[in-house]
Amino acid sequence: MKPNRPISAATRRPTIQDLARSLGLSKGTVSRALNGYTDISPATRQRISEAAEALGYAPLSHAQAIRTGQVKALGLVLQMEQHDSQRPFLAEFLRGITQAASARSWTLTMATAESEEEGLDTYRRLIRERKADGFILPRSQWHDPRVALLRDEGCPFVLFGRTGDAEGCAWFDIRGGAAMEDAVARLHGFGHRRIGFVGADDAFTYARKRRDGYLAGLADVGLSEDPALIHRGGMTAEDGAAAAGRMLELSRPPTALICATDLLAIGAIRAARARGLSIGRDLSVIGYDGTREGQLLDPPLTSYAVDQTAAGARLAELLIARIGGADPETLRETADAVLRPGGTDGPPA
Amino acid sequence: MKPNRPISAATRRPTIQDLARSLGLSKGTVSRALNGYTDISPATRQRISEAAEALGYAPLSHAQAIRTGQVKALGLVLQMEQHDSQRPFLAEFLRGITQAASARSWTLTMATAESEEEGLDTYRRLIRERKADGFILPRSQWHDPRVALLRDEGCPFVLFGRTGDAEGCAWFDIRGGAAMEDAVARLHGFGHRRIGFVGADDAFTYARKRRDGYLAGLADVGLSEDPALIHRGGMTAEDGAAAAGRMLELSRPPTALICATDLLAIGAIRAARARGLSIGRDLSVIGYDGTREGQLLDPPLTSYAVDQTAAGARLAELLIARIGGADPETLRETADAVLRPGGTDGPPA
DNA sequence: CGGGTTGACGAAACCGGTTTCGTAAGCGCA
DNA sequence: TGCGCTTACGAAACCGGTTTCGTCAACCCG
Repeated sequence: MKPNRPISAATRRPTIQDLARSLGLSKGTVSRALNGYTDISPATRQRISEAAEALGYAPLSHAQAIRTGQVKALGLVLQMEQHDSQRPFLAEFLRGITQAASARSWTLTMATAESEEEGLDTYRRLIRERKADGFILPRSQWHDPRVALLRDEGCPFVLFGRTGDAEGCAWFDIRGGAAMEDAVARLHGFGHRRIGFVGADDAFTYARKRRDGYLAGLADVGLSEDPALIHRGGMTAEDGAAAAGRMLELSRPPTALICATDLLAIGAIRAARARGLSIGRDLSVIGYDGTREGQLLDPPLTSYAVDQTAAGARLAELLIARIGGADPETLRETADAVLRPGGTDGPPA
Repeated sequence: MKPNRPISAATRRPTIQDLARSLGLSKGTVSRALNGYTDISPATRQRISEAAEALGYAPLSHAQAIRTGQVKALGLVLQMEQHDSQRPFLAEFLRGITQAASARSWTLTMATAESEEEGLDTYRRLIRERKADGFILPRSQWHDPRVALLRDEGCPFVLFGRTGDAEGCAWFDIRGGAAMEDAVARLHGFGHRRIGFVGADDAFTYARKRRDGYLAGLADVGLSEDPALIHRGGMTAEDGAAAAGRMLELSRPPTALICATDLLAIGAIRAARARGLSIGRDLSVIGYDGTREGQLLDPPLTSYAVDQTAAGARLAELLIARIGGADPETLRETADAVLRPGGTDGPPA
């Protein structure tokens, strides 16, 4: 009759029935006790918890889910088209999420998508099939279609980074703008007066914030903006190299470059070296992200490092709280990137 | 009564009851039809599939799981202690797994662990709580405790790489040995006669295979082994730098180095440059992995690239087949790493 | 034409939990 | 003592599927 027989782990797990029987209670009572219902006497609740512990009983989340609708899983969809810049910290980020999740007996369900459209389809599918109770949205955009979709579906989510219309959104953000501002101050302190900025794609919120930070930094130290020293839309190392190349061709080239990402900085450094410039002397370069690629450079890249593990962990916690029903307005936090000095910046020659 | 009220997506999903009712059939019949039972007439089965499609019905895997024990999820546990060398390809690898999985309506459940012991605990927990039906084991070791555990638990798994006792194991492997052998031939073809090898930790199967390949390569071209030119146990770029440094101090230093990983190669290059050597002329260096870090070097690292996406996808397919009951002996495959020539090797000066 | 197969489906039990509802015991109080 | 109100638990329905089992009609064959 049955077409095929899958194999599976054989070990007989104790069920809630086993536990109830061993205590001479009904399974309903045990379930209510374990779920914090108030109509259980403290003594009984205690007895049940201890017996559960002793027996090694833990409910199957998918069995609970059939009634509660909650699978106790966080969802994460990675859009792979969005270039490489997400990759360097992926492992750290996942580590943070999974650690925080498993500390609460939740798990992480992952998916990837090749395009934004496919990504949206993936969210829809995961929601419909209840593979996750909510989502962490990495790399938030200023106009983020994922937000619209999830809001529409009534599905909880937490943004990594802010978005244009944050109405009803929970988010966690790294204050990249403050880092850029600080970078300007640092370079100004070294004596630099022509400081360029190699920015990223404005579609992403972080790109705007970092540029705004750079501009604020200029204002702080009393330097004026020079459109020729402000680049936008860079994503790859090649973009960084091209942007830096153009600025270095100017009649009054910058003596320092602040790059919105390490990847752009790596490209910028390559372009500068190709012109025979000594990095850290002829041209100072500061990046942002604290990637390993940057650290592997010689000399190591001066960069503002983001603790991706902590970010992932916090995002997971916020999302679980959000799924638990917490008001999203109360689930908004920021953290700072920290300067990790390398050898790519210093006083101008 | 109930202590708190979680929120969740509201959309009413069609259930198997809805589908059955709309067809005037019982839900048992619909279920059997959708699961390929033979006691359903072809006409009815057709009717049911079409209606399911039209209604957008798909079963909830966790509802199925309660009876079948299968959650249709692949498990992946990353051990973060095992240094950085796993990280560069993580995104590609995940992409492969999730693509293959979601093509079959499976998902990926991820976890991380800080140590081997914690990793084993994580496997036990995930198995007991049925968060996954089987596991992909990355970075297989020669004596792999995970294999013992999963075998013991009767839980399906697939190895990425081989292991000492592969009895009853399904695996997918990249023929790193063949790549190393080819690297020797390539360098020998350039005219090199003293070719060193910077190897990795023998605990990992790949480290042994690659060293064996190097030795086979030497034999192929008629070069003799020199213990001073064979390093073992390197994992970090620093290890690579140290090993290369020692070899370059020899009275008869090597003119070429083959490194078991790109990371080691990056370290080796740094050490050579610190001694004023020109990479690609004074010293040729070949890596393995095809990481982006290697490509970002100047000149780009010559390396044997592994298609991690394809590997992840194939591993997922093998695991699903294994969970489906296929004989593990039939689930063993290899693929080749492909040479990606960069600028770090060439004829000796 | 009748009896045994076979094909195709319905009914109901079942999986492991949660949640509603009913109720017996214990209590305070008149 | 009797009444109503809690308290604390059991019984049973329920969630959305799967699987077993029974059954009826059609079919085959002698």
